[in-house]
Amino acid sequence: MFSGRKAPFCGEMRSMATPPSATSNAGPPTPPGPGPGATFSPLYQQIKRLLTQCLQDGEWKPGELIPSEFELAARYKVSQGTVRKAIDALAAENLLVRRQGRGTFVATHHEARAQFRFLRLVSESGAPVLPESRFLDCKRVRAPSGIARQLELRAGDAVVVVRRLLLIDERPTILDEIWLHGALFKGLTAERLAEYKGPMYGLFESEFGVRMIQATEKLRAVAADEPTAALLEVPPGAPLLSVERISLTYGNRPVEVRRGLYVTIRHYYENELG
Amino acid sequence: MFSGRKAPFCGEMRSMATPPSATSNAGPPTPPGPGPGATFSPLYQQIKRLLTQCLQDGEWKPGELIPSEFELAARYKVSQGTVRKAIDALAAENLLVRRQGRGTFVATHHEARAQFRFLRLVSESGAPVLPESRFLDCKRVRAPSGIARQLELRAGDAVVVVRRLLLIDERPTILDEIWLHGALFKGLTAERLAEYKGPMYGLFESEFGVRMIQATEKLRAVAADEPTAALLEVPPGAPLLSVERISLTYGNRPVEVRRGLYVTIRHYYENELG
DNA sequence: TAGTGGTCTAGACCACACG
DNA sequence: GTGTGGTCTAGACCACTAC
Repeated sequence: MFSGRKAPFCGEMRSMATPPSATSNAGPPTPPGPGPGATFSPLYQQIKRLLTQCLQDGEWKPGELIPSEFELAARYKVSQGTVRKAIDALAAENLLVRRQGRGTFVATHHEARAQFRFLRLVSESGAPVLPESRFLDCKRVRAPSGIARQLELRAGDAVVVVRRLLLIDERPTILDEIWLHGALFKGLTAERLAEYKGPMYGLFESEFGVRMIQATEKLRAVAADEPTAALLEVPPGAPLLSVERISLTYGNRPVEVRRGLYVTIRHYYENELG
Repeated sequence: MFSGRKAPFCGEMRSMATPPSATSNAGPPTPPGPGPGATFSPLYQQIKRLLTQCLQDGEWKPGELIPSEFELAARYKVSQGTVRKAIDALAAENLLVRRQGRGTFVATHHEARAQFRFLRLVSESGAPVLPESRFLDCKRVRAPSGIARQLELRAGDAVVVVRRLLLIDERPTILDEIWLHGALFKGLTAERLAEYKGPMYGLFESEFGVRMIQATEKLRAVAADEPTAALLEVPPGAPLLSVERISLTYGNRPVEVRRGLYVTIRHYYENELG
């Protein structure tokens, strides 16, 4: 089934749970082969994994057009419908973007659409905001144990820590402290951050090949301490929304820990339950 | 196509955007009929709408088994694959729950699974919490203008306002003020609330036939005022997480406005970005 | 006009639950 | 065993985009 392809592709099938021959298809029934084993994975999920591998390996870069469904079906020797289902799943996870009549594209953080997925602060009117960044600091340090654990590093491994202030309508609104996986972000400096036009995750994606796929945020209400209050231009002790984010890249690998303190007087954090 | 069914069903097709005859199927091509008109809707979305109508009309009640895909396909004179796609969409919206080998069920708030969709507070360890309710108040009043607007009522229309305290590990943690659409919640009293075993939305669903489908929350950090601080056993001025929720039922009709004040010392509000 | 994704159908077999 | 949803295939036609 999967063997006998003409050319090698990215994500070379090394550790497929069950060879597709175990799932008999509509054609002439195939012998059970080595046996279904303990694990079973639908064909379309195996295809999905292969496509993900292509993305992860950079075979298809953010913003690019990927091969058509029929071409992929021919590659992997499955039907177009199976490829479709794999792509549907990846589109639902925001890794791919379908555009009728044009093709399927690799998602990128360089789009208005993508930015707002990771910034949930909106203005009183409900309109999403696009803050201006002011970078305060960018240092390479040894990871404190808490950060190391969250980034799945050893305590003392290198991390990059960035501090920045986000302004909305020229008023300081968010104070961010960002901890990045040191090995992946070699050469990141305050200058590069400040010079870059576009979203920070766009820079990470284009310049460091690290794509943020998903994140978890922990929200709390806290009181502003003195230095924070000064930076955010609120009274000491003022209530702030604390947002702790862990961002994951392919394979659920944590690559960023972020602590944001939000002034929620003129804006609020919006969340959909459903 | 859709006409000529043997028996009437719920959601009687009254205002279908385009009759299915406009979408020619695999069989012999059907004449364009009255013309495709301006709006076009795929067959499976039309089926989805019909199924939603069945749910809304109470033809299938929460927790119940709905007819099999083949039966529905026969009813609506479409293929099983088309019904499947409609059900898939409804399952993705948490209106239906598929269980392999058993059938498809109407989602209900009487499940551990459903509760946590609407309560995002988790303990420090990340474990979801199940608070104990203590009802403080339940009154029928005229809607203030702000609430009326959010519930799409006229100012002065009747609403029910409930105040309650939620305790976690016997410590007061959330103070809720809940405004409900008056006409839909006739006969709601503090006693009924207190007596009811199970989640509040379960009561609304079973006793009042109002199913919460979706909600939007606005989060802010605020300072505790005196009476709130006393109830939540925190110092006056302590930072609290303010959570304003608007809950919607079928057809995106708002039926509940809720303001919660959360103590986020021992717990946090968790959110997934993806 | 050609090529893409989007919809719809039909039929086969698999995995799972229940009696 | 029977019936359910889950997967897979194959082929048709539709809607949209670009050339």
